[in-house]
Amino acid sequence: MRLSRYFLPLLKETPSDATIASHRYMLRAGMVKQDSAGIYIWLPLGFKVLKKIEQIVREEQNKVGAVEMLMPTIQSANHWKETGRYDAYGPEMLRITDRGDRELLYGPTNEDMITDMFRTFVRSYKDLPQNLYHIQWKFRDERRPRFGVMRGREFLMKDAYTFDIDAEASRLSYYRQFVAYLNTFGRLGLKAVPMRADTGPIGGDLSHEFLILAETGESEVFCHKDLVDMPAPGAVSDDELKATFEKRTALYAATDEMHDADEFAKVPADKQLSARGIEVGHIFYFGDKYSDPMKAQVQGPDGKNTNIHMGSYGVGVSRLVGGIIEASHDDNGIVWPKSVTPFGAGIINLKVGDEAADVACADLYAKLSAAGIDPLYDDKNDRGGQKFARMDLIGLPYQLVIGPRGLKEGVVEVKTRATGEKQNMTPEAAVNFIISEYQDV
RNA sequence: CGGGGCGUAGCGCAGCCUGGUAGCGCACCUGUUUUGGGAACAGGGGGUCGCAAGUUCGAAUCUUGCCGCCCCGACCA
Repeated sequence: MRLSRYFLPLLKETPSDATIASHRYMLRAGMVKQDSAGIYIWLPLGFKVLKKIEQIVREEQNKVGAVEMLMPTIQSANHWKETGRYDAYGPEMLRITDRGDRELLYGPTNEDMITDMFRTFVRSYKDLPQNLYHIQWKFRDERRPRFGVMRGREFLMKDAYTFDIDAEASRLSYYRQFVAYLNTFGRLGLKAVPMRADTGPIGGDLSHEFLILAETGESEVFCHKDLVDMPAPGAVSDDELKATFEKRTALYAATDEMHDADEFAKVPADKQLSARGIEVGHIFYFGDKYSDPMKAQVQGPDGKNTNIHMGSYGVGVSRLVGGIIEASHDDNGIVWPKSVTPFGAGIINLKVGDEAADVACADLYAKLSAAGIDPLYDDKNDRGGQKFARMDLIGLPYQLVIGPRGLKEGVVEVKTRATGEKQNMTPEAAVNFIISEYQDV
């Protein structure tokens, strides 16, 4: 993409209502524009990142056998009345009335709808297990939206639902999603720690929140330090699921509402970590909480009807855009992980109009594009300083700096955004360098 | 929902107390000189001062009501 043709409304000054880094940078880098409290327009740059995150979430869901579908944003109140949640959910649910005075709502989640759908099609234990998911916009009328897209009212969420014959089978489904979440966050360049979460009236140990550590997190967290740097497990066979889960949950990790100071004290002092975290995922086994009131049952091998055991698994896709920036930025702007960067590399032409510079840039642009790097070419007729500041702000992992001065020596400058390291190399070497850097992404 | 604050040009703000021609910086447009880490000068465009009543000869400024937004807290399957 040529910058001169892109829609990238950057702000030099920080809007006064942005108080945390991710919100400031998302506004300044022209990623989003607030339309009203907690509701955002996704501008082209922000939209690109959102789609990249969505795709990684999707791929990791598919890898564990989850099947994608799409449910509507507007739901009938009927399903919610059947489960009793229409009254229980409270004012966070946006209620709508249509022209025929029918009660509708903008979905804050989809358990009720998918349980209704599932029961109409599935009758036999032979149809289980199933794991369905969708990535869809949700609306929760938060009392106090804040921190930009981190706590919006309208937000994009991946929600998956598992259907099993009994609690034991459900546990395996839960482990699979647990592993998928570790791999998803790993690919996003995040260190997300699973922590025991409140299971409410269901009980048991099967609910975990995944949190990334950040000073601006809304939750207070306590955990064993070794959990933070534990690498993602990668593909895990069914036989190894349980062991993997147990290994990841053996060490102490809890948010403040589940915190047990006495247990935490047993963690060696030099391994105790108390910090703040951003919740980016939450997985939950809830048995027959919905299948029982909705009579979502299957017939077992013994001929008896039995309630389906369910779980749900959420990832805040739009929140992750902010979360990743919270975890990866510096004083000059965003530092994108390679997996989600809106463009693979930036090309800075220091002297637009200079034939050698124009030709060299056009050539680099063509070669990087052909290699699938998707470069952003700053071909605007601005001064160097402005271009450098701009490219640092939007945070592409690599910058290629091309000017007449370097070209006389036959070199271009390659800057790595994360480290600030600059190296001169020939244009050919620069292209090869960038391509090799993206080899494993 | 409790407490606090703010709405004046796209963004950041001053002016309001003490009513009388709506300002500054950045951004934007034109020109000249510049051009390797957010250039300088000159000229220019852009605002029913959140909305509505009221007081007044006269309201951005005073009064009342409403709307919107932000911050702290509580809340957040």
